[in-house]
Amino acid sequence: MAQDVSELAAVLRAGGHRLTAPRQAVWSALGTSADARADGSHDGGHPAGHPAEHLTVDEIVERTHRDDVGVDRATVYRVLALLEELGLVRATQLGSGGAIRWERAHPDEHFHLRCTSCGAVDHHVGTLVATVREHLDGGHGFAAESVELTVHGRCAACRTR
Amino acid sequence: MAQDVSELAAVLRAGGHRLTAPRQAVWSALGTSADARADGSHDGGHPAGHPAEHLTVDEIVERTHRDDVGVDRATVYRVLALLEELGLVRATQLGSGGAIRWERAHPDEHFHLRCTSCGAVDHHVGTLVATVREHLDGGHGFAAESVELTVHGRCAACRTR
DNA sequence: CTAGTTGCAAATGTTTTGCAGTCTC
DNA sequence: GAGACTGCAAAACATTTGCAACTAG
Repeated sequence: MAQDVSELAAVLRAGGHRLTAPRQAVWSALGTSADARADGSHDGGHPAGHPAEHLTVDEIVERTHRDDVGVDRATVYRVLALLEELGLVRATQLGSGGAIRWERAHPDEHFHLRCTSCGAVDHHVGTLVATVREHLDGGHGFAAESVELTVHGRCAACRTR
Repeated sequence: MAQDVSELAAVLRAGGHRLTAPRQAVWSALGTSADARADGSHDGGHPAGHPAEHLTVDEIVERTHRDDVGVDRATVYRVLALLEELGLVRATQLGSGGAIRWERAHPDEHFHLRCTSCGAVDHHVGTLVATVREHLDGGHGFAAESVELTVHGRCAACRTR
C-alpha cells in the first residue's frame, strides 16, 4: 500500500496540491478495491453481503474514524471532488436512489455488473471498454477520456433460484 | 403521441396499475426525447444550450405546469419510481453532483457522450450496446437486461477551440 | 511564513413519508 | 364503493459553503 500513497502524492504534487493526512485517509479508505476479476471468469461472485467496493461518503467517513481520528464529512466531499478532477477516483450512481458511491479509478478500466435481483455489484476488467474506445475513434469527432459502463441484469446465483 | 399514451397505458395495466392524469403528464414531459442520432454521425451536436433531453425532477414538474394544472413534486418522484420499475424510464447521473436526470427508456438502446468541457450530452444509438450484450452472452453467467454506457470526453466543438 | 486545507456549523438542495381527500376501475 | 393515487406539508437525507484555526511546503 506504500506504493498507493506515492501514487497519490505524485498526482497531487503534479497538480500543485498538498499531501495531507485527510487526503491519505480518504484514499486509503477506498484502497481495498482490488477484487476485480478477469474478463473470462464466471463464478458467482461474493456471497452477496460482503465487502462491497463502492463506498458512500458516509462509509468513507466511518472508515477513516476506525484507523485515525477521522475526517470530517465536508472534507471528504472536498477531497473526493479534487481526486475526481485528478482522475484518481470515480463516482458511480448504482441504482436510482440514495447517495453517490465512490471507488478508485483503476488505470485499466473496468465495468460493473449489477444484479437487479440481489443488488450485488461485480467488477470486471476486460476488453469491452477498449472495444468501445476503438469504436469511437472512427467517425465520431469525440475524444473519449473515460468510459463508464454498467450492465444491469441477473447474476448467476439469482438465475438458478 | 397518442401511441405513446397507449404504450404507457398498456404497461401500467399489465402491472395492475392505473392510468392517471399525473402519470400521463410525467410521461408526456419526458416525451420530446426523439433526437437520438444514428451511430455513424459526427456533427457537432446541438449548439450547447438547447432542449437537452435529460430532465431533473424539477424540470419535469415545471413542464407539467405549462400544459396542465401541474403535478406535485412528490408525485413526480413516485411516478418515476414506478415507471422505472416497469422499465419505461431510466435514471442517469450525468456528472457527479446535483440531481438525478430522467429519460424515457428507448427500446433500442443508446448511449451517452458527455463533454467534460462544455457539459453537453449527446445521445447515440448504435451497435455498441449490442456488442456488449453479445460479449456477455459467452462465458459469464450473467443475464444482461439493460446496458448503461456513458463516455466522457471532449466533443468536436470543444476540441477545435 | 503563507497559501492551501481542514473542521465545525449552518445553509442549500434533493428525495421520502404520513395522511386525508380524490378519482380510477 | 373500495382501494389505488395524489397533493400538501413536514421530515429525512445528501451536498455545499463561510469562516477561523491549522499546517505542509
